[in-house]
Parts: sequence; structure tokens; C-alpha cells
Amino acid sequence: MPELPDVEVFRRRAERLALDRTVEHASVRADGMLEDTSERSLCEALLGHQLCETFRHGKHLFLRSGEPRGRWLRLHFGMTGSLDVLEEDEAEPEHVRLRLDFRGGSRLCYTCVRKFGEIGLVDAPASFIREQQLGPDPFAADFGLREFRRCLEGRSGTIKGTLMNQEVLAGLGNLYTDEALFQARIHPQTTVDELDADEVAELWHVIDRVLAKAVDYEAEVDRMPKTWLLRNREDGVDCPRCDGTIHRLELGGRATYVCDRHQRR
DNA sequence: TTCCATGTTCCGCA
DNA sequence: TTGCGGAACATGGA
Repeated sequence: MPELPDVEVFRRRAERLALDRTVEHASVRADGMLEDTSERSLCEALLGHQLCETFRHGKHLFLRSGEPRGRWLRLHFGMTGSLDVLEEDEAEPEHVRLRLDFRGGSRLCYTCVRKFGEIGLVDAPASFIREQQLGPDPFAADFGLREFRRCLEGRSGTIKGTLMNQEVLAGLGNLYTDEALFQARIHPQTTVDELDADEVAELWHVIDRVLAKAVDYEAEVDRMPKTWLLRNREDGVDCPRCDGTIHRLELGGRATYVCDRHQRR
């Protein structure tokens, strides 16, 4: 489930298990997933070098190569991507699109079942973020209520669409947007200009808390509290927070779950 | 077989 | 011109 918390978990995994190991072999099986690069350039940037730094912005993960030019491998996970570091004796998962074999036997596997993800090579994360016009990352230490207010300024669309717009805020997807709105008691179809200052502040605090907690739970839904919507995404079940019922709506072509009682329009 | 899916992008409309 | 919302995209699993 690669939204911000999932990608942050991948980043920490790479930071812990994939840095400072020489890449001895790289295999790319990712036709259609390479962005602004080629298999040859990727191999050139990685082979014989070590990964030496990790960075995440929104749903994008960057791994810096220790090659002289210091380019960054960029991974986006689409809807089904994942990143694992396997030991020598561990079986390889299916749908591996990029595999880096390290000296010593461990290997980094980027898998993506539906191939909606992207593999790229960039000179610097900052320039990529600028070119893509990505909004700020809500998990960043310097992102506070003031910055959040600025993101919503002048917006007129629904709060759900706005939060999921990566040019407004980078990292929230369908699931965590629903979760934040559920906990903040805001209906997803509420428009941004309908929210008062208190609601915006509450929403900010909820987003902050949900993201931090989700990362603590390593983005594993089964470990999250039963009072979270993520544990209750099913049409017709009882709301875990009030006497209401959870309903499934379709918003912008996406499944949306709301409580009919504490998220009124 | 049919339906559904956490991602982005594109097009028509206001 | 800009922003918004819905449709489309490709693929595989339940």
C-alpha cells in the first residue's frame, strides 16, 4: 500500500539494510516502467558502487549512488510496489522489476505487480520535486499548521480531492486521506472553503498523528487500532467510533468510506 | 467470468 | 487560463 507511510517504511528498510554495500549485479525487468532513463544508464550509475544515502518526498523514494556523479535512483511504487532486502538464502518474490545484488550475498528487490510504478535516475531529488511541482511533504519536520493552511489557500474543490492532489501535498493517497477525514470528522465532499479555521487545525493535527502512527506500525493495517477506518473499510459495518454505519461511496472514481453519522455534510 | 484495486494522467467543462 | 472531477490506463488477484 504505497502511500507516504509505506514508502517511509521502505526508506528506513533501505537505510538499515542496503547502504554501504557494493552493487555487484543489477537486473532490470521493467519494460514500460523506466522514466527518463535506460537499463544501460541505470546499470552504469549503480554497478560497482554503493548506495550511500536515502531520501523520501511524498510517495517517491530516492537512493543515492556513490558513483562520482552521485546520481539518485528514484522509485515510485504505483499501487502495488514494494521494496525488500533479502538475504542470500531467501526466496525471491514474484514480479521483481529491479534487483540489486550486493557483495556478500544480500539483495534489494523492487517488486511491482501491476507495473504502475516508476524507476528513474535523477541528478538531485530537489530538482525532480520542482519539475514535478510536488507539494510539500506533510511528514517533514518543518511542515506545520501554517504550511498546511498555505496549501489549502485559494482552493475550492472537495477536501478529499485536494488532499490527494500531489501538487498540493505530497504523500497522501486514497486510504490515508479517508483515514484522516474520518478521524477529523469531516465529510470527504466538503469543499475546502467550507472548512473553518478550527476544522483546518484539527485536520492538520490528525494528518500529522495518523502518518506518524502509521509509520510506527510499519504501515501494517493489522497492527493499527481497531478504531481506525483502515481496519473498517467495508460497506455496512458499524462505525468503531460512534453509533453510525460505514458506507462505501464512489468519489472521483475511487472507493471512499465514510461514517454516515460523525462525517455529515 | 466478473469485479475490483492503495497509483497517475488526460480531457471536457465551468 | 486555471482548477476541478470523472474517465481511462494495464494488470493480476479474489
